[in-house]
Amino acid sequence: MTKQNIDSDLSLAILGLLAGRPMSGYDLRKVFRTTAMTAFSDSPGAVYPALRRLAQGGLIEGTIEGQDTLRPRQVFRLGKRGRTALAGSLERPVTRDDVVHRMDSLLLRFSFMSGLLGAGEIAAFLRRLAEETEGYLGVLEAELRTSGPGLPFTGRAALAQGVESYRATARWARKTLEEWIKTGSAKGGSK
Amino acid sequence: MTKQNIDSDLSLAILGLLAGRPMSGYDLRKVFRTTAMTAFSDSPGAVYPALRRLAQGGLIEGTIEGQDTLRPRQVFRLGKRGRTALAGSLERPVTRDDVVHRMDSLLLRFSFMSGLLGAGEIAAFLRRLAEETEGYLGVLEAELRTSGPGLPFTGRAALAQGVESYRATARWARKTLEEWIKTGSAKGGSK
DNA sequence: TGCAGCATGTAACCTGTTACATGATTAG
DNA sequence: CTAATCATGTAACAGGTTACATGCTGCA
Repeated sequence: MTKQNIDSDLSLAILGLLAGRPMSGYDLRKVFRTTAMTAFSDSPGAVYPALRRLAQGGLIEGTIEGQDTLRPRQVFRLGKRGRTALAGSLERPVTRDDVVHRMDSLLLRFSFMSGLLGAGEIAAFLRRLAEETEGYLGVLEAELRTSGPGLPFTGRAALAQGVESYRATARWARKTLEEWIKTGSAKGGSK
Repeated sequence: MTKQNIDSDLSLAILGLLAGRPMSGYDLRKVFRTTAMTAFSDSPGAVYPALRRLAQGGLIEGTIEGQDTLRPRQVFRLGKRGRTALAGSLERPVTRDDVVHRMDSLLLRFSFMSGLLGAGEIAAFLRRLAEETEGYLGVLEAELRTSGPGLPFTGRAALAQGVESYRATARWARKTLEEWIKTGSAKGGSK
């Protein structure tokens, strides 16, 4: 069985990238080092063990390219089970807890949705994300109003930063949802 | 010796909170559970070991209150070495790497600066934070322009979220710096 | 010749998660 | 009486960090 599921954001990121195109461990590390996905470490001590776990779980399969040459590389591609697991992971509903504690994971999941989820599911995700973000934004604003005056300057300002950050994300989610409904619904329905 | 330093954001958060007032482990967990500092886990498996590490390093000291009663609690307070270590940690310069990978730590550090750092140091922190954030914002915007058109909708939108997020933080830092210079410099210089 | 990049790994260590465990107090 | 809260811990596990280790290729 080895029902090892997606055990971390790093594993999710790897699956999402491999959904785009097959890559080696080194390729993945290069992506993490040079692109906006730099939240993930490019350290071999993280990437290679994660690849091994995913392969053992049957989500990806690695084939050695050029094993006759002097610089062989193991290229991994997403298996059928991997695609299913990835899609299932992306489909999970957005909770308040996600918004409060795992916003990065939510954005990571969103970034891989094109091509794996239908237009309706993507719209629903954005809507829930906007709603929950706005909800927590209200909580933070209330806390700033009530606790804020008692806090020292930098404490209050840090809290205000949190408010601004969630405000920006809420705005982004609403804007992106509109954009998606206008342009995406017509052509983008590839479940 | 046991030169155990501040080993994680959780430890830093504990030190910062104890700089405000002495607290028990349970008190700390309550703060993490009920306030905007909810990024930190309130799980006893994280908090109590962290307290023990800090105590062993000589940064905090715990005294048992009401050990005669049936519900004793160990209240921790910041020692002299702890205050020094905390201030030293807050003084560290803001690097691009911090802005890209550890923005949360930067905001956490900032939130504790009032009363521990001088007005000039706080201003310098905000200025560097603004500069580095704007710098990385430029990198992200460039990436959105160059790689964006080739990305699927959700990938591009997720990248745009990153841009908006850093934009919001840069704006906040500039605004807060202005505010601080206007109102804080006169009275807030308590190093 | 030497350095940066390609390419893959291992091992020790550390922090946090999850779950379990214990027992007292207070409010309904 | 019983559920929630107060209050403190332990233990297994898992994942990431850091550092080490190896060797080839292409370029200046």
